[in-house]
Amino acid sequence: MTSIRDVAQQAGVSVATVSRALRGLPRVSEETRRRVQEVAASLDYVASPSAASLASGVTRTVGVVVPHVSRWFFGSVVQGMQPVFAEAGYDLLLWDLEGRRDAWGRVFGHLLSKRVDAVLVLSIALSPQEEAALRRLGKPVVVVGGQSEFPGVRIDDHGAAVTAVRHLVGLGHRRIAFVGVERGEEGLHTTPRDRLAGYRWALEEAGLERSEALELTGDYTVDSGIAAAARVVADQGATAVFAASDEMAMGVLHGLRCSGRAVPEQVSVVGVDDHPMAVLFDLTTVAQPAAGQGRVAAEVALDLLHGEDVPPADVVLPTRLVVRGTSGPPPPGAAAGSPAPASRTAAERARRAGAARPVLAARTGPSGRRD
Amino acid sequence: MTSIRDVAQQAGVSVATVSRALRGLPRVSEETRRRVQEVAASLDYVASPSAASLASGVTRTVGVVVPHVSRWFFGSVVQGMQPVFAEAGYDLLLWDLEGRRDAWGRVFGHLLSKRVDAVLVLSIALSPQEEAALRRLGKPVVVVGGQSEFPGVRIDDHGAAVTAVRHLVGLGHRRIAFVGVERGEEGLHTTPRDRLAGYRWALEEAGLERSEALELTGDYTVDSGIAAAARVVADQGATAVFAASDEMAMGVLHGLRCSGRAVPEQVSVVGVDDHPMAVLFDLTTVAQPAAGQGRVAAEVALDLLHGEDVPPADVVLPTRLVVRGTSGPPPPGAAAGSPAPASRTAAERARRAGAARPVLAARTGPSGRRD
DNA sequence: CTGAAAGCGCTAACAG
DNA sequence: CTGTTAGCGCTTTCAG
Repeated sequence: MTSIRDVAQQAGVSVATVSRALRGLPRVSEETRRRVQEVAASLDYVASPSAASLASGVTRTVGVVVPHVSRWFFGSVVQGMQPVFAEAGYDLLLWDLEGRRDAWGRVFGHLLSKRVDAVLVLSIALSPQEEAALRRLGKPVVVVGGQSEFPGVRIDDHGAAVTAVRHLVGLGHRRIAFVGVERGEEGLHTTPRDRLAGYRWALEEAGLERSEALELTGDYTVDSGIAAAARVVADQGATAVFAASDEMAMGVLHGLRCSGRAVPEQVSVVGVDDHPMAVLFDLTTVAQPAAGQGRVAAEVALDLLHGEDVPPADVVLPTRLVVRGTSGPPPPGAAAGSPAPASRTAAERARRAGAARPVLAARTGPSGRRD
Repeated sequence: MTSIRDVAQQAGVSVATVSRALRGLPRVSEETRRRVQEVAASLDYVASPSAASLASGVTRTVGVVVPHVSRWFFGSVVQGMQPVFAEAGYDLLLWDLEGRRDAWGRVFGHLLSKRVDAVLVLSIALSPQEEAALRRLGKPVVVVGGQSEFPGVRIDDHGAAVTAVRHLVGLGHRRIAFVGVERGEEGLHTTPRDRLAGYRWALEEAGLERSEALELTGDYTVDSGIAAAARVVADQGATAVFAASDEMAMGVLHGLRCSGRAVPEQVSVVGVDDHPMAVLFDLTTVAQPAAGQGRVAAEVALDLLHGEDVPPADVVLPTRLVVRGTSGPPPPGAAAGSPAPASRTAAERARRAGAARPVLAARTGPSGRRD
């Protein structure tokens, strides 16, 4: 391994000068710097990160804690952060919790401590103890998709749910199911709670009654959506489903159709995400920027790392309702006795005029628009 | 920061003993070890990775180079590796190339060198120069989903394609399109070439003629599948499509249906992957173990790291044909003049007997079976 | 602008 | 079984 000393000798300067020259520090003459750079390049010299970290106390590495890398949302967030950190010269250490809360222990105990300069936590509900442990690290912490005492980047989950439900209410639905209730007491994630709360809030706003029977379990997977669909089918009155993620929404769609329910003629479905495959299902959804949250989170982390004073407030990125074909007015019978459905928007009228769609999306055109 | 010296003082031993005790090395009395461990725990002591690396030359970190973390396959591979490495005490440094070959430069030049003990490369075609550079690292290298001079883990891409095409040929198709030809000269990935070759081989085996018009561009995204569908529609003769990934296959399905083609009545579609959403499309596909490849690759890397002699051969994991509803016999007219279609297997006959399916999957039951 | 020297915290001989 | 003592390769005062 070629070390800083080799470079120093070749260039005829001291190691201190090499260090300064290569890191772009001042107090090095341009000529010397050039010479050092040339020698370093010709020797394929790269400073040892371990040695540099040891001496400087800085690792130029950030840790990213994620519940499931293989899921679209998390993968996209990581993908969004990557170039920002790469550009700034930071490496990315990844810890996948695989959905198990106890995996945190390992992360904290043996890894987190001195390996990274900052920590990014994705969509994980932090217990007070965990927050305290992170605080104790004395390092920048940024939370993505969750609320905490740390600076964060997220969408308005409550608002996203309200948007979805209002859309359904506006179409005339009165019995709307929610898919995405966490099973256990202590959830690993933060969003389910907020989306459920938003759903309830919107129901109340519309003067609709809430029912336990309509709040269905869902763990954000396709399968849990399929399972939820069975419950929806069993509930004779439900004419619409708001699923807290597109993957669950797709599962719901599948389940409904397997049970012979026509979408949206008999049941409407709305999701959250605008997953790349949502368009294939012609799924109405509340779009959120996944990679965008990663990018912004990385930027916030860099600000923190650069010593800038970032208030511990959240950056809230916008969502938008993308109306596609899985949402429509409820079947005539179902709305009986309900308050007159809000009149459809011109846009919706136009859209629906277009088409007796086949079951699977028929339109490839513009896949949605701002609400 | 509490250091090894603090622990040594508290425990009344030397730093060397602390080091030995904590790392489980021999030559420490059980009593001393216990005492040291207690003190270390009470002090929340964790050895500085930088210092340990500098002194030992070992980082306990592996580098993973991936083309796109946010895509299902790559995310799943990483997810599969994660627990294996975590268990063995290795951290995972992630580099996402974002599909850009030139991003390699950055990885090599400044990061890879002294930061990791081993490198895992996912589905990236290595140029001779890149192979040489990796070889020069003098560290274990494992390649996932590609062939190289290094030990690797993959599926038989050629064989997977043959399986898919044979299935279609067996159903009686004679004009079968392929989706997944790389656009540029030098691809970033290795699989497209092999799957195309397998497609060609199977065509030849069946005595079917090959046509440039049937070999369609595809970059493994949904959109490229949609685009390819348009070409298939334009080609009046094609009755089947083999897409080299499920995501493209889903795009093809969408595109075909948008153009009013019925699947599989008019056109059959087969993919590769068995993506979690394949079942929602009732997509016939050649399943491959994604997380499994990651797991095995991690195990191979650990073997290498432990100094075991791993031959530079590939571990080839099995694939299996999962027959669902997007593949069926060609429409009666199309096969005119063709050799008698191979008789259907009992399994296929049974399956088809079941159902006048709706366009989107109607069955939720067992989603496929071994061929 | 440059060099000398003192660590950073740990591991790895080498003694004892 | 345990302690002493060199480094590992870099950064960072402190002199000059």
